[in-house]
Amino acid sequence: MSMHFFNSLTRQREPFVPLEGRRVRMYACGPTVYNFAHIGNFRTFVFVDILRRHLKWRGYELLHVMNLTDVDDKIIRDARAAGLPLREFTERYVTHFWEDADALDIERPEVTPRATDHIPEMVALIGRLIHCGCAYHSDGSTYFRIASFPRYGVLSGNKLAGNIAGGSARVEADEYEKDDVRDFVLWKRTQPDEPTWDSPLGPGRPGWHIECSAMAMKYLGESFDIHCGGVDLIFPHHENEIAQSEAATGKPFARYWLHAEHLLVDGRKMSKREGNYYTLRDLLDRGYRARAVRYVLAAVPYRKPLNFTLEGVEAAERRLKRLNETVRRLREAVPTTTNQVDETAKVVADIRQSFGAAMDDDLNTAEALAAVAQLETTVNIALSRGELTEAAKAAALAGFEDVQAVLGILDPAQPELLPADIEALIAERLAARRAKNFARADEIRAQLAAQGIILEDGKDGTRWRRA
RNA sequence: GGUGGCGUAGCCAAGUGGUAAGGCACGGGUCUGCAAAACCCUUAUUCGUCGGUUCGAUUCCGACCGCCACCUCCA
Repeated sequence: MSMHFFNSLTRQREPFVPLEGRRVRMYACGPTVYNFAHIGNFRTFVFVDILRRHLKWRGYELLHVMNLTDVDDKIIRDARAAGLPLREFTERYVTHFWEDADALDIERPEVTPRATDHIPEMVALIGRLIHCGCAYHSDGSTYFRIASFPRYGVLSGNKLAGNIAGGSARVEADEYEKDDVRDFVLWKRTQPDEPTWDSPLGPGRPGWHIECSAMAMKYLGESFDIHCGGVDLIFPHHENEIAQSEAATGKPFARYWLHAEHLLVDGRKMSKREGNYYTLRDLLDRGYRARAVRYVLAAVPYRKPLNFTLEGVEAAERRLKRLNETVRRLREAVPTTTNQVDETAKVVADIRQSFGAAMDDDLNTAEALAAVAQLETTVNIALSRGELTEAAKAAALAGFEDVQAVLGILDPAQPELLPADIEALIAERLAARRAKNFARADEIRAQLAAQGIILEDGKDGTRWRRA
């Protein structure tokens, strides 16, 4: 069964076929580093991470580039407000971004280039555009001439910018130096108090869109397989990337465009003013675990809006606790040696198949998680009946390894030894239970519960777990 | 004004022209000395409303209602 993705470019679900055999080249628009990333940002980054993990899991060799936008209007504004040089200002948010990404188990892409380290590449690309008549200088800045690119609008369907009723007047007033209001800036003339780079285009700084074209081409070539990001980037950012890239090279830029829908918080667009704005740190400070946040972000397929609520994170915490306990019991299980017909191993194999098929189908994480739930139940039944064979155990563990490789939602195995005094109490309780001294046994259980250690009696003895 | 999307049980949510996955919560049960955990059962005759096409629609078409997004910085 092959992989399929919904391609924003064609608005259709298409079989995924890389340009070069088993090698996949992919570009993802990364963060603009002027503040802590919020969970909406991370919805997209978790989606990209799952895409990345799934491609690798299916055996593709991956070259994944994610840029860091470290120069733009907001960054300049906030760096100035903070009284810091641009690089020093962005450096700290780059660091915070990776801290958050690590907490969410987001894998590091192979290449994570920063815009300001690629000014020469951008200038060179703009030079090509001028050379082919697709760009022009005006008043110290350089603009892309949209009229030179007939395919403009293929991705977004927007043929014209400034078509908002009542909005076009403002656009025109600001942009009188352009030949056409739709044209966008490639290189901005230097401004007082702004970071400036010298270049053959004159002193100035890059416009927003050119960085992604320049860096994608540098690391991935002029044509590559996948370009992804949030839906809001479709227009103008990705539309402009296509225009400037394809105008310069005459070749198709990215073949598959994948866009993650936004998330809402409590059913509304997240905004600081509304008070429904969360960074990852906000959630960690409230005591939620990053993996639960990841689960929430991963559980809704990426093309659907996701309604984020704290209740949802709490439900995810409960869900993951059960799942992790099942995996732990499975790891510790001693398989039965009694020979018998092993139905479980076959059922598990089918479930693993379903999991992969769901993910192959445009990353249908909701359906994949249904398979995970089946796997969990199957394991628990076999375990409680004492019917888990070596083969079934191995298959089930492999199944959870699949889940972990692709979704990254499980806790790592971490065998933990209890302090000797607690072990002694557990032993004492066992003896008390054997002697039917239940009062003492319950007393010990309550005492340990107060310390966050839950005891569970089963037919193979007593297990403990953290509350 | 233009464009796109969504509306499925208390909540999150999958899905399909053929009779509604899964999770969380709730209730009942099995197991247990009692618990816990696990498991089982129950929970939408119904998929925003009204029409149409069809042997049959939640799934296709139309209208309407409600919500969201993009068209401007935004993941």
